[in-house]
Amino acid sequence: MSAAFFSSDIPIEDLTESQRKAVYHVDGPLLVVAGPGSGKTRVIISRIAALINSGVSPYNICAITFTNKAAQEMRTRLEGMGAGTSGAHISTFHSLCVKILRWYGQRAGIGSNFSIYDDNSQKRCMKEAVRVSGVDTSNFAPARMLGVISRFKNDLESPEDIKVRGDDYFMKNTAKIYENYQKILSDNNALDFDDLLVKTAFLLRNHPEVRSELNRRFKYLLVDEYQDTNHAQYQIARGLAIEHSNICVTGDPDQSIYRWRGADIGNILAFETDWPNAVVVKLEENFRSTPNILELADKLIASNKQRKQKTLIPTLERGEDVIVQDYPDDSEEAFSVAREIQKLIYDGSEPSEIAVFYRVNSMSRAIEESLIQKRIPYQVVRGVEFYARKEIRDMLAYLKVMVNPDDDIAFVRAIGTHPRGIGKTTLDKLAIYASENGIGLNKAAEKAHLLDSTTEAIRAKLTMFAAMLEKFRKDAEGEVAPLMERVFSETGLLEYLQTQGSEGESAVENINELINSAAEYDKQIAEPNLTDYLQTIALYSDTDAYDAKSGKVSLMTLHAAKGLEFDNVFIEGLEEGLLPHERSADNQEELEEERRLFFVGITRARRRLFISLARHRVMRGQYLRTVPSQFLYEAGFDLDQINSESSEDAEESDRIEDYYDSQVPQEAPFRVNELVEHMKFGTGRVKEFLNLGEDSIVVVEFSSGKVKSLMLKYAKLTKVNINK
DNA sequence: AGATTAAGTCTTTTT
DNA sequence: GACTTAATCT
Repeated sequence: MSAAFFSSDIPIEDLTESQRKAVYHVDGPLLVVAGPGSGKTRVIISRIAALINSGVSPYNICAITFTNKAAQEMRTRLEGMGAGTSGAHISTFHSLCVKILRWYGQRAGIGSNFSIYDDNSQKRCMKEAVRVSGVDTSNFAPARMLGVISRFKNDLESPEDIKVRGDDYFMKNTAKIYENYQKILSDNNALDFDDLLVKTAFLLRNHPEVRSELNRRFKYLLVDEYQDTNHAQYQIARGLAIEHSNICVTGDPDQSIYRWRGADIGNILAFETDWPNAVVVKLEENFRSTPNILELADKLIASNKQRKQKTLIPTLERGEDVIVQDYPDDSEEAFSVAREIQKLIYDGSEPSEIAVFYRVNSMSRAIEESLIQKRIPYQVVRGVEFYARKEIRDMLAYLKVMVNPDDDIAFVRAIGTHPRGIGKTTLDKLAIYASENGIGLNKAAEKAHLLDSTTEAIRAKLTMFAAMLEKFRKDAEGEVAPLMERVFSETGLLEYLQTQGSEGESAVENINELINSAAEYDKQIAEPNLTDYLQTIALYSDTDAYDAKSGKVSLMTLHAAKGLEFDNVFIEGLEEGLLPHERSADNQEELEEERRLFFVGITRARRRLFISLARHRVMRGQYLRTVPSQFLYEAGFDLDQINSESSEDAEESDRIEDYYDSQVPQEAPFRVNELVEHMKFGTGRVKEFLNLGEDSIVVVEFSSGKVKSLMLKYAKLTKVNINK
């Protein structure tokens, strides 16, 4: 066994004493409480290398990361160390569960070709579940029910558990909806994100032989970001290590930011009770940030009551002061941040070393616009958007129904990708036939000749569609990209999109990009197959879109910032209602989580930290005055001082406020016969104006000849200046 | 059947 | 404003 890769990549003398302990304590339970910037990732990687070096086969190592991105990075770094490290299993909980369910799922009645349902499909199923449960959709809104039931699942509570828990109106019906929802998923041979965890946890609990086999396979388990594990994940980790106790978890209670998703900070706090002979290593030194930044983080997090006392020990020299700046409004904020970024780049900072964090995704637009104006390259870290595109989902629907013929959601979507003479009426009839015979829609379409509720012509169309799917299915083995290409042209989707003008053109481009990425998958995976491909891309996440080598400024939510670091960090929108978010205001625990979220953001910064707030912000289309975040006071900033420091800004703020006040329509903003311009419809002339205040309606005759009545508050109408 | 338009709903964070 | 659904037109 060679120690060469080990000593070259990770010189032992470079590790601190605590880090060394975390790396070399190989057997038995180990808890590594690692503060931000304490070299945690490095410790995990060194630990895996040390295990392999001491004779453990990589095949027996399982590391669980929080995101696919983190897993991929870890694999790359390990592979870079030399041969022999690549057999280790490194993935997220969800990906690991997919694998386990493919191996052992049959024992729990789960076929390996299950679909994984995204938000959209989940919503469709939930809608149906609420409908068949016969309750009022206004009291049991599908979106809300999804959230409620997701929490039950994360806590490993079945519909039966909920049933016995209470017999009040809400609980009783929730249990019923939950039960129906699960029935629908199972009819579709589908699992939602939470089911992946739930089914795996139950598999480990109810099938001791599976648990033993997995304990023998994965002799060493590592779980990163343990503070953000929910109960289901906790049970899975426990089950995977129960027979050998070689479980090493790493995390930081102060960085727990997924409580709303069921994450239980108690898991990490109680680790020593769960594993009585656990060794605990604390990594408190910080090698990332300047003392200026760390003092701020320390001061802020001290306001949290539910935590273990911990200090950040700086190791770097003092640096630049943290800057807090307020701006008159959100667009000023965005513009000024862009200007600061420009300055940084001009002074020699790499764009890839600059990041902007915000609480909600909708805040990205303002800063994007400012960066575009200044021609600063940027990337928005929001990865699922590509796969959420209509045309991409359409394309994938064909593939999903090929792999899983029971997937009715995919079947309906595939039929509706473009007009083919099968509409809603026919689908309704098909659905009735299918449920009467206890089969899926795809099966029903295969038997369309028996569907006497419709015409011969339509029966033929259904039969043809089913035959086409069957034909694809016969060659669904092996590489994905060639198959996709065939599906694209032979279904007629390509041909249809080519008739749809520029919108269709970009759709074709996107699908081609999908085919390219599938080709990439084919190349990278030893034995590519469609089922695996679909299950893999279903688990892509936002953070996976972050490319450290893009050479661009990064824009992302505070949640997506977890695990990353940058020389220069901007955090926007330090306002009450935004950070902390209004939905967390009435709950002390949620408020503490918001505080941790800010803490995570602060501690991403190595050298410079810019915090900003806007005194006014456009929220839900309304221009509102804001209140500075309480977190700023807690962190020791005197807001009044910030205010007085820039009396010009205050004047500017007043001026802008006056301006916006003057914009509130005192009288009709548009007069009859006035020329106006609309973003989409072009120029036109006002025919009529109904002054209903906020709900005013403008009737405009556009140059195309069309007359439209538009809601004033939504229509993007501007006056045309004729003097120009 | 399918396209177009009007009206209504929701709006934090994400695997 | 984004998105879905219901109503209406072709």
